[in-house]
Amino acid sequence: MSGNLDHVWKALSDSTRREILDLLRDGPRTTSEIVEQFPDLSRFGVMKHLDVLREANLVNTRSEGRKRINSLNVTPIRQIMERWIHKYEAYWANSLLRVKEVAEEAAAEKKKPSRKKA
Amino acid sequence: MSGNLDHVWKALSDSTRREILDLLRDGPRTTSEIVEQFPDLSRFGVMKHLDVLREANLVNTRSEGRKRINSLNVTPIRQIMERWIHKYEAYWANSLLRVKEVAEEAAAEKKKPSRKKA
DNA sequence: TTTATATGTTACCAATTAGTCACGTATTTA
DNA sequence: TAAATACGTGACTAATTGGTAACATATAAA
Repeated sequence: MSGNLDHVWKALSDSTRREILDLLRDGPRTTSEIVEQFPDLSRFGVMKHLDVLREANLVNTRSEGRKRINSLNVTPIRQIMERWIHKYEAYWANSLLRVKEVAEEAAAEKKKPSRKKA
Repeated sequence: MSGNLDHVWKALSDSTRREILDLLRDGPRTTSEIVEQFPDLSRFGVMKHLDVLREANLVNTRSEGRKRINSLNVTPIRQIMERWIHKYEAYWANSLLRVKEVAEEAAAEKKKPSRKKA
């Protein structure tokens, strides 16, 4: 488990990879679609980053014919968040109350009619 | 700001550095005390990690004579936590409710007589 | 069937990183 | 004052990493 999270930390250490995760938050994308978002990088460079994310279990890739659909897996992120919040909770009780507000807003948002059906 | 957090992400990507932060959670330590906790590393190796943590603003170091006292700065960690929670809140509303519980426990803990005076 | 599209793999390179070593300075202790 | 303690800095090395190039396979479209 701890070894797994080491890969996750390493994967998250690169800003390009964090940006890729940001893209995937909006929904799954083909590799080409992701490559297009990084015109300053070759497609091999982008794919290399995807490899790292995949090995860290942050991204799942499935095939649709010749296309590869990449989607986000938030579980490792969640594990890191939860473990770190536990670790540092004594330091930022006030900030955790802030997190509580965020959580409540998110829960309230969750109960609204979902826009994702539109 | 985003650049600052890039340094933080990079600093957190190494397990030894995360362990150093774990040590400092219990309170400030001299450099030597930290070095002792990593018998598999030379003191230069440990100090190099401390340099990285310092540049990422995760550790503050002050001098007391010939001793250097290193202490944890949780602000960058908090910033990362908060920003990531915002980013991924739609994905884990249920887990955020869990975070809410943690936050409430921490707040309740905070109101007890502090054991730190003992 | 041929051509186009989507992606993969290996090799290579420059930069960065994690670690050690040699030499050094500053402060404290005996 | 000399010796011990605590830490610093630059140089070096091997490994890793972020990136590109060359060559390739698989699938879809014409």
